[in-house]
Amino acid sequence: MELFRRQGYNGTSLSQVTEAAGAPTGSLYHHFKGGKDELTAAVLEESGTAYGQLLEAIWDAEPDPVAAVSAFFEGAAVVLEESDFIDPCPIGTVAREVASTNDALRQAALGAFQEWSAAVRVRLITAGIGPAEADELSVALVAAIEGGFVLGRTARDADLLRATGRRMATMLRAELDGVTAPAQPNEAASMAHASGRTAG
Amino acid sequence: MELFRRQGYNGTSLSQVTEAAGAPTGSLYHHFKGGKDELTAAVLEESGTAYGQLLEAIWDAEPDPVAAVSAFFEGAAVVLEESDFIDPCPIGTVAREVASTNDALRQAALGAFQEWSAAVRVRLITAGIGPAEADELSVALVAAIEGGFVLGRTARDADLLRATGRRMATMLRAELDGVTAPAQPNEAASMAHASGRTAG
DNA sequence: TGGAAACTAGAACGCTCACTCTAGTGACCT
DNA sequence: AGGTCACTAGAGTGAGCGTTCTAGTTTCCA
Repeated sequence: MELFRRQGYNGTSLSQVTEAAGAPTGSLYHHFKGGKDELTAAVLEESGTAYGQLLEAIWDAEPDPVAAVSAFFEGAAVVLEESDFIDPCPIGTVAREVASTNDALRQAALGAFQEWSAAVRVRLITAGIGPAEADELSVALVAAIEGGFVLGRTARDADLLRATGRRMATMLRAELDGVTAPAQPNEAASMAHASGRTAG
Repeated sequence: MELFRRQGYNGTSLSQVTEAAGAPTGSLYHHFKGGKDELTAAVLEESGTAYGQLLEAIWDAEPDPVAAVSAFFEGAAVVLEESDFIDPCPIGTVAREVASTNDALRQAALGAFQEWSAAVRVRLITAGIGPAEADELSVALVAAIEGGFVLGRTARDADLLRATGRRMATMLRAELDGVTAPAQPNEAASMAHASGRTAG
């Protein structure tokens, strides 16, 4: 997983993997009959569930969505710094590399993203945010995390991730305070925001 | 550039490039003496300035930041759909692939991100947003764009990019309405929204 | 018109890749 | 004790990689 975080899918060779693992080629192909693709799928699944569990753990510890999001971004920033700016997440990297050429891996990555946004969505709804807003917010939060990873890693500066997280937290607080207008400006309703929205 | 958008850095071979260009290997190495790395740096620079110009053009056409951001995300979503979900931006992909192993390319990617966020920052300040808020917002917007690319491409669904864009536009509108709390809690300004916040 | 430089052209090179194959070893049943 | 099978072990294979090299062609200016 660490090699994929450093170098992505195409940049990581199986010889690097076997060397790092101290295992011969035969063992690798014994446990992963599908070869590199099956190994990569396992990496994506593993890190997908790991982040999913981390997310749940943080949200359990900090039930307030603003605090939870802040804690998540701050934790990611610390990880980024302490790992010498290895990518915190192999999924986004691999997804962008192979989305056009390897549908199985694309869907494995998609599964992780969907798991995360679904988990966030549940928490937001629990906190009193409407389903439509929670849909958008959960997607935007996952996007912001992935984007923050890209910026922080590229700049070797975790503060970019922190800045992004601060903004998302601020946005979330505004939403919880019922302060933001509905997403679609086609209604000039007094308070009722009966927002029709495409589900896509 | 299209090959890098599809396959990233390590996934794109120079034989693919020369074949797509209809040029022999000798020509490639004549024009790019530095080989693959110099070619990649050119790709990053080219697409970096292209997006920078697109951003300025959109913002010229739509001086209102909310409209500009909405237009930018919507345009990106259309590009994503019409290109059969090729990555709209090779920079993020390449950056994640090589940030740990190739410092020259890492810095080339960083230059593009910095150019974009600086341009956004200027526009936000012009629209009346304070410098500190504009710093954070411009970084968060670039992060959201990159993250939206990842999600939209991985899911083959541009609506994820649209949802992210809608949220960022909403956030921006709230900021312009002076509705959100300041980013730094160290000042209790006249309108007195002194909100204590944990930084970590 | 001649000659240097810019550029095209693609074969060839050394290397590493993902993967296969055969042989050997250990643990676990009965 | 013996046999089965999960597993280790690593040499070997063909393909493709980035790069180099030599030869040929075109362009351009004196």
